Amino acid sequence: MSSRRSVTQAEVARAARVSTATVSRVLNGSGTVHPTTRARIEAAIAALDYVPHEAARALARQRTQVLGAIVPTMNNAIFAAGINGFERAADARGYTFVLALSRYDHAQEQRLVRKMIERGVEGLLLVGNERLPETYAALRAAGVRHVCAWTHAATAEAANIGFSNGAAMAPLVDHLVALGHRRFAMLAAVTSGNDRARERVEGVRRRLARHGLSLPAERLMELPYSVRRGRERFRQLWAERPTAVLCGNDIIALGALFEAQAMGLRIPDDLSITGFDDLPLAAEVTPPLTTVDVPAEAMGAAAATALIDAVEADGVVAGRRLETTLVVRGTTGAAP
Amino acid sequence: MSSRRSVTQAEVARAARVSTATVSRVLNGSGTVHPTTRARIEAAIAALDYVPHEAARALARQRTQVLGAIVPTMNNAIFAAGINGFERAADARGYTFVLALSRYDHAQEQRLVRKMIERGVEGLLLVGNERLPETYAALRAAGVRHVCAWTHAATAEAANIGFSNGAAMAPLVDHLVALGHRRFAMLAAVTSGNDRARERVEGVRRRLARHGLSLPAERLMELPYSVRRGRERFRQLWAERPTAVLCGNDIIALGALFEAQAMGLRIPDDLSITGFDDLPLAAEVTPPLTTVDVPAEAMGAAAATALIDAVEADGVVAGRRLETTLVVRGTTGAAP
DNA sequence: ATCGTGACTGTAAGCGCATACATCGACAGA
DNA sequence: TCTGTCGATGTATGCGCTTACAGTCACGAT
Repeated sequence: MSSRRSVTQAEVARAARVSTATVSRVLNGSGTVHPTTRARIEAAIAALDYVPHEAARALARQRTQVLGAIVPTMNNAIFAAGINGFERAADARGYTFVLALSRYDHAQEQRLVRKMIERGVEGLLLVGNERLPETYAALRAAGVRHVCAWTHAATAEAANIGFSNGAAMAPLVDHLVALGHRRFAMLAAVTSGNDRARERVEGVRRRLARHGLSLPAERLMELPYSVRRGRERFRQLWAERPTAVLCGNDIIALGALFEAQAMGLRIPDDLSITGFDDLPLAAEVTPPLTTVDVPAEAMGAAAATALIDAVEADGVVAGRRLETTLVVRGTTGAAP
Repeated sequence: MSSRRSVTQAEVARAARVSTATVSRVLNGSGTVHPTTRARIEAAIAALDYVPHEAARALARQRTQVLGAIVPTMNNAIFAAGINGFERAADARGYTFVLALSRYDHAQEQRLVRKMIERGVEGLLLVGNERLPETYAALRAAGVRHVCAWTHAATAEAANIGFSNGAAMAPLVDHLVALGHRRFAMLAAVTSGNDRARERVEGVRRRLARHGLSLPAERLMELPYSVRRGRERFRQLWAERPTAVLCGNDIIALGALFEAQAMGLRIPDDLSITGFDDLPLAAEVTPPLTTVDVPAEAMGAAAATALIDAVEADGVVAGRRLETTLVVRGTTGAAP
């Protein structure tokens, strides 16, 4: 079962009685080649079942046409959606897509970045702005264009294509305050090593402060991306009797919602709950979840497009701020 | 912002006052090299920030160490989980991972397979057994090892690493029949071009037949992977007054469950509902969903491992049948 | 008839690396 | 002292492709 040696351009050239240069020309549409010759070459290619060798091509052209992405995990619908968009845009422009998962580990991410550089990626998608300085250094040294998505910060080291996680929470807070809520709590995602999660917490705090309110430590909990953990932690949190619980993402929010309902609480009469991400599911639970819509797929596509534009124009990657949208549904109501 | 030409092995060799052959030796751990020389070379590598050029390496070695996967979409938690496992196993063995999405389109898949072959993938993960004959032909012609996952069929063209979608439905049917159900309905995933979905329907039919029961056309509907669509279609389906609704996946099942509850039905007293996949969410809704657990992440990892084993032993890919598990929870009960 | 022009094609030089083979020197054994 | 052996290293070729450059040829203009 050794893979048979594949046919090379030289064999095609021989079969078509031309030089490899001419074969290369028809393959790349470069230069001019006589229609008759072209036809002969195309026939030879088909007859021999010739498949170009990309590694050789990359070596000769000094271009790989490969884009990479390193995200924490696929077990998070929002990253999956972003990857969906990224792959689509990359493929549409003729680029191949290499994916690696950092599993929320900065050291692992650094190793993967290096691997990507060796692989010759021409552009790289990363998540968030927080990472080892060595990682940025390697990227800079290699001259590999990159964009940090899922966030948008003024102080970013690299181009950001995303939204401000902090600012995204403001409309949520305003909405709840307008409904009379004063006693807030938050079930945040794990903030250690995760700037997006941290920014959301800070965003909430800042906005609450504007209204003269605060989020004391006992009403703030951090937990993994899991409905089950959301349920568990909500049960604890409820001891603090908040009237509104802001969750770091929809999955945690669903956990809180389900547990609250299981405990006999009426949502939103007894308690308001909010999510983040606007997963398709959010609109379908009862009551439907108030959340913040994130254009994840468009963000992924925009990242790929920005990278490719920069590569092909030999320019710098253009960052872009995307907007999130407050989606008011049924889990928020007047404070009890 | 043109990426600076990177340091080559030759420059490292010059700096360390050795030939490129020796540099290559320390890089690959091949041959023998004097500790002193090795140290000098390693110092030069560090000083110059040398990064090997994988394309050149691949060309010279005639090996890419790249694994590919083509799945329909990432917007399906079960594929995302499989990819998670695949990437983990590939990375652990030193392979790079190229991902492409077919979007449930056989022609697109064929194109992507070709692209993968050009990229020199040494192993390829595909989903299901149904695809264009040309796709299989291309794979065979190129001698690229591949495995078809998420299914396990006796007649498969290629190695399967997965479970029998048909057989997986049997315990579900038996469970419901034992509970007294006789009037079944099914909300299946779209079967066109999707052998997994089709096998699940056929599996249900076969097993029902064993019990002297059937699934008439008016009690079988096909719909996309969407909670919303699940709700809509369930509403229609309810006109047939089934006592048990088998769903092609958990997402559809959640739609059915939510809509049934919204319609005032008591689950499982008035109606039993089952899913497929056992998403983390399935256990957390109320009542928790009876479903079939699929070892998606392990399946992905097993696929990568099998491919790599075959590549490195220059052997054939070993298929493997994985088991699914009936998970009885709260959405199934005695027939009304 | 001569020349310039443009269309078409071939020649050959790499791209950065791995590796078969050759070389060299030191050292042990005879 | 000579030879065989083995460790350490260099030389040189080629992986399959692109592309600068150099032709070659037909044809219209002079």
